[in-house]
Amino acid sequence: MSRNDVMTELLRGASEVLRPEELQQRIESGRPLRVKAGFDPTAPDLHLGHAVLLNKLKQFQDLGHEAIFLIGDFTGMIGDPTGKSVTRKPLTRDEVIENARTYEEQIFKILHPEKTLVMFNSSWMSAMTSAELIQLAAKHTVARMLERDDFSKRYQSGQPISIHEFLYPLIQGYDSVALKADVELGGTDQKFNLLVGRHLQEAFGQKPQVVMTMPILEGLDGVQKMSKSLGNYIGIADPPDDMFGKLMSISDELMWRYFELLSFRPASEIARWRNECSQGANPRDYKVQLGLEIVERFHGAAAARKAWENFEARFREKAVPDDLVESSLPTPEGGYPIANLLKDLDLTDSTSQAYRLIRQGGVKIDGEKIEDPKLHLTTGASHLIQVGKRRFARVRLV
RNA sequence: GGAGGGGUUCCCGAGCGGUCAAAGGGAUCAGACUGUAAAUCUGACGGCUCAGCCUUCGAAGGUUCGAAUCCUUCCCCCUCCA
Repeated sequence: MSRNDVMTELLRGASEVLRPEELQQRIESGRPLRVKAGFDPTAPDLHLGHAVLLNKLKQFQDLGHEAIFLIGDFTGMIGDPTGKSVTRKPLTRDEVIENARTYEEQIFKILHPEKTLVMFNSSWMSAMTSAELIQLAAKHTVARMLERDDFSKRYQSGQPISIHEFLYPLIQGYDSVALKADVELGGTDQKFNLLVGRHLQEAFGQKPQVVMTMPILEGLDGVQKMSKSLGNYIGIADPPDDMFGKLMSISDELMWRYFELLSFRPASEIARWRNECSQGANPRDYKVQLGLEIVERFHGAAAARKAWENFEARFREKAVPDDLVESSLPTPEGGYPIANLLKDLDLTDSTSQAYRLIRQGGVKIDGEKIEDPKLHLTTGASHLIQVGKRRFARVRLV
């Protein structure tokens, strides 16, 4: 690959690079660069939003650079205020450690294990003295902190900002100093924090890191960013069927965004498909391609094909999943009230919800829609119970 | 330290003595339709032994036949002044 090709590949998909010429210089120096990406251990389930960033990190790895996967276990106890309209509650030490562990299990679905350095920022932050921390804090001003969009919005709208939240960007920036990072990757919403890193590296006599921001992937709702706490995410550890199903559930419009940010297909091919679609081709068929590509990446081709078949069977032919496990429940005297059964099988959250669903015609037993919310099931029989289109259970009453 | 404003159901946000399980929007779920768990439309959206009952409106007390709405104390947040 020529030098120009390398740069083109590295810049592909990035939202912004500060500054490209510095990146080029460092690449041309020929030494392996230290490329840092920090993760807050509040959300132990990595999702496709993280994958956008991890893919870029992997790209650096493939080009022979050193990927530093930084787990912000220390900063995790602060809680990143980025994009939050309210103060986050801090995690306990135990929660942070537990979450960090599950991160490590997941990142190697994307990154090369042997080329990845996993670090914890507690390893230098815990050792920092109060005096050193104050000196660090002295390197930035309140006015500059308030430049950050979410801080200024919160300040103006009367939302609280705690002092410790100001420390978050400082510590994240200091991580770059401690790691002597050449490049730091982050979402576009991280731009401010990443720039603090540049500022601090300079203050500590280092060459400021190159900052590369990646676009934020929207969640399943297509509006808010994909995040665990909003529940609109596709986890990279999700089982194939879930992953495929969730991908099929995104809107036709959002599908193109996913193609753009997640697919490894050539941009020209995606553009052609999009065009075909606007000419009247069925968007569903392209969505299937997206689903197959993504599921295959995390679970392999066979699993992807199987997930597709299951999806077709369940939703096109309205079949019942074939991997249902039958559970047994003891029947109370006088029969099992259907509402309680639904709740006990975790098909509904409460009996009240079960009553509502029955009244709305959303509950089927052995394929028959039931009308009577007070139905009692008698002992001895085995039943297939279905709530809505997606929730199934097979139960034997004993 | 002083003055004022505010804490409502998953989220935002109305209500300001009874007609309030609490408007409206979002999210979610169900039904219809379909090209799919897209889009659109309709409905539901605290719990329970469910046509009835029980528990919610920062917390605890109090006034009242009756309180999310009034009073007291406490906790938390914001703004302005110092």
